[in-house]
Amino acid sequence: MEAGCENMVLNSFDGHKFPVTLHENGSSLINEMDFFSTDASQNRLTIDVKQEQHQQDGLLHQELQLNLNVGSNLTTTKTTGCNGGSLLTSSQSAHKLAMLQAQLENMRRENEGLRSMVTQVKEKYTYLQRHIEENIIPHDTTNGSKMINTVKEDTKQSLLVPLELKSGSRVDSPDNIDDVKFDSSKDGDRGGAVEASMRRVRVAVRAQSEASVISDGCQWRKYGQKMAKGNPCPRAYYRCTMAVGCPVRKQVQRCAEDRTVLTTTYEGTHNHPLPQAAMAMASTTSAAASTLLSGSKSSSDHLNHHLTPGSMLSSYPPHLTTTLSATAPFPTVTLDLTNPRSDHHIRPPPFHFPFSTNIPSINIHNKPLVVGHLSGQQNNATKFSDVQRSAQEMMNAATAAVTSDPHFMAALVAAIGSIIGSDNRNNGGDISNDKNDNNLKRCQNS
DNA sequence: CGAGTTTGACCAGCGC
DNA sequence: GCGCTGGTCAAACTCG
Ligand SMILES: [Zn+2]
Repeated sequence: MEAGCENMVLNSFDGHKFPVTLHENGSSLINEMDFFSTDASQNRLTIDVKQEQHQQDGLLHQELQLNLNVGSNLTTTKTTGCNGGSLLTSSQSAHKLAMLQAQLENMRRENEGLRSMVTQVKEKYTYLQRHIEENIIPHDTTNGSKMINTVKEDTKQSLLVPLELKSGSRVDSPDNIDDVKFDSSKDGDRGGAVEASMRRVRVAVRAQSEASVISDGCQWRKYGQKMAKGNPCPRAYYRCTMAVGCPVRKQVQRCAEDRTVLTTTYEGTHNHPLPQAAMAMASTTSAAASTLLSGSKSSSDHLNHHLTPGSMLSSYPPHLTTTLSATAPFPTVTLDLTNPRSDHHIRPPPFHFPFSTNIPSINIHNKPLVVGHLSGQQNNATKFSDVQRSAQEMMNAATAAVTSDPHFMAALVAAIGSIIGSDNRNNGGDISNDKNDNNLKRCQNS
């Protein structure tokens, strides 16, 4: 590099591509950030700033080309280049230089922030991958069956209520798209039923609440109540009554061990406009459903999606955990708003990232049904590893899909705020609160 | 009287 | 095939 020249800064660090390109028309394009690429040759993250000066029509033109890449092993080199600088007066040059330096300083700070974010995400990804390899995906097919049984037991002990709105559930109305999809199972279309059921996504919310339902701004009608096995508290079934034929349903049940913890599971997407108060929860469930859905469609492609969790999740309560259960056939996203310190002993050992951060942990549960079928049907090691791989892909895709969807994250924040707020307001909003409170007391006294 | 709840019955899936 | 379980229906009931 040529000493004495100025203003060419190259920042680069190993990591992942995150190109930001300034186009000729001045607009910038931020491409996808690939945190998960295994191609080391592509994992170079650089900031290229090229200052070009040239004369055209007697006027001096300056172009600033930016190529911002982000990575985790930042090094900064400063090179210089003199190209036509003599055409500028010293004052003009100094002014532009100062501006460019200010710009570069801003970019440098931005880069620092991004670098730390990338480092954090990379660490979490590594830890997650290790956890999956060690605890979820059995390495040794000879003892795979044993491990599967262990996982199955863990899942049984889970207090994350296993809600399975069956694919054969009956139809409410013909315009109910979701339920029409269900109904294909009754027509003997087993393959379609399996495919449809695989796409069922539920969003469960665990929250500590004195009331027996959490307020979500929607209008619900109770259509059933059952005693669930292993839980003295009944499970209540509600459907949305804000519009005729709305497919959204929810199930409410208390935890047997800690009856202050209420699990509410939502399924479906509203087919009608919602009041502001209901938007948070509704958008959470629908976004979760859509992201998981897209994740299952495009599989591991979602791993290549950029993650931008840090800034979005900074307002999360530190004890919030998000559980992504890929339990076949219905993946469930569980938002755990309870304090882990109070009920940790009654839940299966969750997978927590060992970092002190405001980003909520993502718990991955296994796929007991699919894996369970495996143990019975597929003793062949090759087939076994295939399904292992697909299971891992599915979980990876689902994880990436949920965590990378800004819509989902934003909705999550809103939903959590709504829930916490409603708790403080003693859960106003649902029609049946008084009676349900009585039910709760009955349950708690029993 | 309408809206919502209660509760026993019914149905389907699944495991044994 | 049978029993268990989860999910839903619908008649009876309650409440405002
Ligand atoms: Zn609705």
